[in-house]
Amino acid sequence: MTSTAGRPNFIQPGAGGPTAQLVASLSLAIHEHRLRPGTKLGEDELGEIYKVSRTVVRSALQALSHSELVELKRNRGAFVSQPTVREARQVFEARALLEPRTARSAAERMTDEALARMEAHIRSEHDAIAAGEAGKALRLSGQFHIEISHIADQAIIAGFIERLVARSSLIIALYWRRQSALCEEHAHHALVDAFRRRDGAEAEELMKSHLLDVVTALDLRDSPAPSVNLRDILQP
Amino acid sequence: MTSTAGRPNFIQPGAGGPTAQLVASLSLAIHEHRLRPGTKLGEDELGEIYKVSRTVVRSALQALSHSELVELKRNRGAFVSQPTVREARQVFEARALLEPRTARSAAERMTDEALARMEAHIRSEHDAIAAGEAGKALRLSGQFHIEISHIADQAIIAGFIERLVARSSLIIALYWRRQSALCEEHAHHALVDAFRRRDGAEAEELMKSHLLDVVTALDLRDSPAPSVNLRDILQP
DNA sequence: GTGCACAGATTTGTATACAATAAGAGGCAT
DNA sequence: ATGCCTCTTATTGTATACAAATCTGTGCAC
Repeated sequence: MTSTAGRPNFIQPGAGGPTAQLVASLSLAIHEHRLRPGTKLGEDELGEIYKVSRTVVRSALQALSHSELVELKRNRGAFVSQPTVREARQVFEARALLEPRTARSAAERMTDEALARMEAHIRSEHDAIAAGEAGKALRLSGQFHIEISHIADQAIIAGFIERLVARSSLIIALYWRRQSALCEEHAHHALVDAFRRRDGAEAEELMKSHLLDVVTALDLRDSPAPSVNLRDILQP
Repeated sequence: MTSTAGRPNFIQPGAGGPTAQLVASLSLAIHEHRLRPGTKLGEDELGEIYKVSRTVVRSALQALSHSELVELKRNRGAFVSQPTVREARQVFEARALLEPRTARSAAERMTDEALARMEAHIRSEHDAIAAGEAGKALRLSGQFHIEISHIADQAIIAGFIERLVARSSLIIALYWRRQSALCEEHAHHALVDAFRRRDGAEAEELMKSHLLDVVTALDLRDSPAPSVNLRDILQP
């Protein structure tokens, strides 16, 4: 598997520095629900897994805390964030405020290339679901919303939506009720149809009801259920 | 000036750790335009000024980069951000999207205590202007918008607005055209009047036109003008 | 048996030392 | 004189060492 035997590491030289790669790897794991909310992220533990020093681990954890995927408790350590019910509601209120309008913008500015990307994207989502890769499907589902915001060409708003989607992933991990991600797939398909027709009003409406669907599929009453181990999860 | 001679430091023990204090101090300096966009923030230099190790300086700079007040260039160092004209426009587009609605919410939820705080706040603004403390006045002016978002009781949106206000401060440093901050003062006064009457619609409208006023007072055509030294600026 | 207190071990926070990368000065060739 | 190259120097990136805080487990008192 390795050409130069003896370096089976995940952190490769180059590519923006080890910190960025660690952030990416951990983000991925969180978005795919391999790391559950509440999981403790010990510095030594991560350092040993990824074969990097605590310096870069700390740097990565700090970065993740600023994107609110990780909560840093002073002298206590880092934990995957556990959004409260209150925060969950506010996150989806914010999304309801930003995303429908953004979807409209995206539809109006839609180019052929961007449309092709979106179509390819929902195919990937479909494949992941078909292959039973729930984690990947979930991540792609979030990515779908981020893609839209980028097409809308409002970098600032896109950044906000990116944060909201990330937090939504944690919220779904904690509060998801239904099983089926099928509704998701249908909604995304309908949105791309609207994009294809450059129908801004329709896209706005579809996004609005899509977000509402997601919220109503959450159980925003009681509290979380935490914690697993690490080493097993972060291998591939 | 010092009771225990020999520690004229600005970083006191406690209070959330040295990093947080450094972040606060630098944020303040940036918001008050004592640190101008483009200024290089050398690690050794800051470490010596504040008598802390590079470890905490790096930590603080990373934090500031995540709030986009500082730009981190790999192997090059940290610089106070210089938003482009394009970014400036998008920041104010985002504010125009979020803040009027937030002002409405704030007006509708306004309590007597919150109202008293807002009134005290505009008095502080007035005093700062009267005393010729332009930097402080500017910072308070931004703080005014943040206060509103907190009253609206939407923590997530408030966080976004906080970031936008911070970035606006940099934009104003780079692209401000007019001299008078008097318009600001009047606009804020009118908003507080609307709050006093719990008039949501009026508050929304006032905020909308206030933001428009600010944008039109910017010169969003040409490019920046950078750089000064440090040591002098960061003393008090 | 239950609760508190102390001590050891573990983990995080901070400082320093070393390595790598990039900027700048000077010299050399053209 | 100008342009390119190399070497020096300064600054950032990473690793390690030490200090401080927290958690865990044991023992004792009640």
